[in-house]
Amino acid sequence: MDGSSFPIARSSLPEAAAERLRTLIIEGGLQPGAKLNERELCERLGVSRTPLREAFRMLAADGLLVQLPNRGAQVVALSPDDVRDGFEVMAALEGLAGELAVARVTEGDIAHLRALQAELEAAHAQHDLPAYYRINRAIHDRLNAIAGNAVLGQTYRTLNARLHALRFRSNLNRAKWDQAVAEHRSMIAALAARDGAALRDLLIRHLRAKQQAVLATMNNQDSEILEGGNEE
Amino acid sequence: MDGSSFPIARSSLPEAAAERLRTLIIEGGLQPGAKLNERELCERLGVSRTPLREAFRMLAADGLLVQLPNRGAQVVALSPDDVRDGFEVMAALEGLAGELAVARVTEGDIAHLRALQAELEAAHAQHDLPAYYRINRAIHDRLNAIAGNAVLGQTYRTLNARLHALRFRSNLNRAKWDQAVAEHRSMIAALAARDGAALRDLLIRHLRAKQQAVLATMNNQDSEILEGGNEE
DNA sequence: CACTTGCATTTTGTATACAATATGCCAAGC
DNA sequence: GCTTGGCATATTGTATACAAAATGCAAGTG
Repeated sequence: MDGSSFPIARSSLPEAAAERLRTLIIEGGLQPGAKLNERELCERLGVSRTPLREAFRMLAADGLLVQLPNRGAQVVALSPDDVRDGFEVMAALEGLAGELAVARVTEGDIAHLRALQAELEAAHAQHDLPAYYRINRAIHDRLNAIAGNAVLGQTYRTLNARLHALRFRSNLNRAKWDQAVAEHRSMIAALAARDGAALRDLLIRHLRAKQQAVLATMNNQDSEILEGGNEE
Repeated sequence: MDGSSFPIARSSLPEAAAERLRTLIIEGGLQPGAKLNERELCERLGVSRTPLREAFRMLAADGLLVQLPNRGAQVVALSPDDVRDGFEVMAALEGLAGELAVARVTEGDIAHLRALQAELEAAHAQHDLPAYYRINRAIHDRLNAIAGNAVLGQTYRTLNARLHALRFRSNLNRAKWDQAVAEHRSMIAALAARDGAALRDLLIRHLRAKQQAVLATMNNQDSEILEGGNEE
């Protein structure tokens, strides 16, 4: 939280295990709701139970898995309510990021974002969904970085990871995709114009649209959510 | 996150240890920046190192302490920037809570809040600062509960605990106190009128005022912050 | 035949021994 | 006199043994 120290982040064993598990959860190697057997995972990850359990704690803190007393850990399975709630908070956080970003943004930042926007539009034109998602995420991360609020960044990343664990394939039809790209263009314009209120509103609407898309996907295609691939 | 299960929350040993440490940190038994020696704490809490370490992880997740690899844990010491950032996020979260609460509030809720407001004004009239803080917190908690967003509630509580760990004694002079009480009255009016935008703005301004007060206290009275008692 | 009860097995929780790492001190060299 | 290297001590990190709890199955009972 305090940016004044720079420890050489040597990855400890629990940290490494947590990172591996995080990837497994987000990329689907571990299904939502899956029960995590400690001894079995110990063998698979090549660590003993103590560091594995510390990794469990870290992931539980991130909301990626839940720990039931005397009954072990399992991958979190988000209910539609959780998703609705999560996106509502995400929207508020992104809105704040927009407001703060306006106050600190430099011309260099704007140029950088415009370059990313061009990449985004190229991916859109080529129907390259994975690239689109990757660049989309880069833009939102960049905006959060410009906002320069460490607590916001931390909160945002944690919540984002939790929602990503859904591995939803939001039903991005042509119309919605076109609209999302247009919204991105408007956002950068608002940022360049230093119009915090407008940027905030755009970001909130953008997130709400995504919320609706994801919820619709969840309700209509439960099986695909459970079995489908990652959005990225 | 999912409210569909109701396990008998038997407090596990790590949980109990974490709760005890949390109290020590918030109430000042452990100073910000204090290094936590595992063996020493084991004796003081009457648990062995394994559950204590799990408690450390939980508190680290809440941001109440930081864990440095191979160098143990220490109570978090928030910088002024952290406080500024934390309150900015808190303001955005409370604003969202206000907007959501408007959509779900019942007449019963409003009656309950009006009763709390009466208590708040009584505490204010009697210059009872501890009671004021307690009731103030109850009102904000209530508002979050009415909002009915579990993710928001969780995020809010976590961040709140972290800022409380400061044990700041915000410099609440007469004018600021009067204003805060008046703001509370306006909030309840906005909620009763189902005016989400107004409530949101009020809450954000309210939090920003508190942010300013706390930052002023931090900058002017460092020694008192470090040695002083709790705000509650 | 459904339901309960007790036991065997599995799994998680805790304590502790041992290994790896960091810290502080003292002496030797510049 | 200051810095640097190495050693002793203290502290954290990891593995594992043992204890406690949960789970599943089977036999007994209404």
